[in-house]
Amino acid sequence: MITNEERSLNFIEEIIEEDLKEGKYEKIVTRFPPEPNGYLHIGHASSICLNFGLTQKYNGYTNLRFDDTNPTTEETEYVESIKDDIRWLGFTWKEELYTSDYFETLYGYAVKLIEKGLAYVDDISAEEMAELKGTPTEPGKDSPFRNRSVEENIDLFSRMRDGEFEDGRRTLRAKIDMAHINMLMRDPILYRIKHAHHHRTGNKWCIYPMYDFAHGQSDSIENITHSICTLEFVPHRELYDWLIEKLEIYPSKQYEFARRNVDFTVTSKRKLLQLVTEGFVEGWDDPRMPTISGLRRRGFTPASIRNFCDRIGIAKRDNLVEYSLLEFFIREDLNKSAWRRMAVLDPVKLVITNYPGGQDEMLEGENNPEVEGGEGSRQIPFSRELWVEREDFMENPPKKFFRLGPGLSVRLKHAYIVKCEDFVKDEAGNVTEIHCTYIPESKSGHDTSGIHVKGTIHWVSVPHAKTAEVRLYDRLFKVEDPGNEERDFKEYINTESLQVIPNAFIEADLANAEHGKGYQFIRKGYFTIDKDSTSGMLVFNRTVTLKDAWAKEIKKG
RNA sequence: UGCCCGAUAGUAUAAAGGUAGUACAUCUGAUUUUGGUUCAGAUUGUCUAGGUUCGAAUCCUGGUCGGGCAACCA
Repeated sequence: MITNEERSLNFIEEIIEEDLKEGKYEKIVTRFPPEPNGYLHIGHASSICLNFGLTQKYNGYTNLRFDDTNPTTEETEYVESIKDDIRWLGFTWKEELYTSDYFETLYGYAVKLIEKGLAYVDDISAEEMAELKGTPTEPGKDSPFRNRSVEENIDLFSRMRDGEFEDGRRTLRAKIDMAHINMLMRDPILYRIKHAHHHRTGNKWCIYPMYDFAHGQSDSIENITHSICTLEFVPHRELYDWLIEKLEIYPSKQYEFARRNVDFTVTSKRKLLQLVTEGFVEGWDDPRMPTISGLRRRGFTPASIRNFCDRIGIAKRDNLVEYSLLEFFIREDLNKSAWRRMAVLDPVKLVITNYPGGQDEMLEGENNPEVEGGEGSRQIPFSRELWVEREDFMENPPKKFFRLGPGLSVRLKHAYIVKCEDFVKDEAGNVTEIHCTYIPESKSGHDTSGIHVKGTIHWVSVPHAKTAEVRLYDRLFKVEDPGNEERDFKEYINTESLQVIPNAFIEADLANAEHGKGYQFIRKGYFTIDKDSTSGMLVFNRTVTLKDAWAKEIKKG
């Protein structure tokens, strides 16, 4: 697609090409390792595209591995949504795996470490442990239980597994160095006691491995060649390598990149969960959410998200990508594929005074002007009374206003040229009716009038109009980086991020609209059917507006 | 006052010692029965101070700034 950049590799591709050149691996194996404690978001999409994209490009495969080592936060609901989202994005994993599948193996690894004198059972409390840990500038101190015998450690560890002790009473720790410059190497906890129900292993286990004793080992078990994660795990790499070395298992290698952030939103699972549980949005798939399911419901396509991820690339520096880039890619995709339809969101009545009352006429409108042949066409009913957009009429229009106003002419899309002769206002001063005359010779496709007008507006025939609920979305937050502000991120929520139009008028053919397809409401934006639609009332979500040069013109003054 | 990672247009990302490029955004203009699309063009950048070199975004040294590290979370 981007021919100029075909030769430009990101730093991980460079590493892989080097590895391949040296014959280090025959096949590249990566994994996407979500913890099933939340829904996937746009940041995950970047990681998914990276991991799956790499093995597509370099001939290998990618496993889906659920990192389910903390039973208290993980649920099957999340597992299902994660699988749906990855499939929807268009990727196929080789195997569906769970860290919990390896619990027995991991237990064996722990025993091996104990036997080598590299792990011990500690009895001190969390508070004491924090106390002895030291600080980044001061070394820690050894726990009094650090030098237990191998036999005692084996015995204690097996009794931990057997459920003899209550939560938090004991831990298994690696025996490394309490004065290590890297805090993570100061005898990190390997196992903790948690009498909790696990979403897959049920009540079989009451001890669970920590991330550091699970992730690298799982990578190794699966012969992952390139284990890609985000920057906050850089300091973990030393421990990752240490454990693999001491356990003498397959040496997977960890590489870190900077998580992608998008402006005017948050992508921390904790914060997204708060938005859901505290009712700021309707759910994980609320169209304002940066989740994959939210974007899908909003009307984004898999290709638009993939292209976005490809474009922003990956690197190691902090970043905040502009939302307008995402908008560009969805517009690019939908412009080529979305069928055009007409809908009036904020209606005012237009009466064609010289068009016979009671007469109907069917006009033809192509489905998609971007494609040769228009992908066919649909019939559009036309009559004496039409709904047009309120903003398309001005009583005192400025110079470059190419729409309706006293004496001004416009083309009605797919129909005739009309000239505004008069208008009616109510006591409050609101325009209630626009009176026009039409030029019969100016019919679309058969125009012999010789008249040229600057503007074209959309419309819906009053007697033929159907109604629909239309939901317009704006950014969820009022500031660029809500997660990085002084006050709590929820104080920056945009309370006008959802505008509901209960009774928009849509052209008759839209009654046949299909779920999952994008439609362009001419001059208004791209829309898709929401799952809240019923047989009695269609509900449309606005995915994105069209670019609007006139709105900019007005802004400039 | 420790260790680690990073710093290229407004944003994101390239340039492997040799012309600082691409996309989005912004601005002009052309085309247009969507003020959309398309097309043409323009503006804007190497954190800083030294050093090495014929030549530095790139290598070296010091500084500045940003981020991370002291959960029985991942």
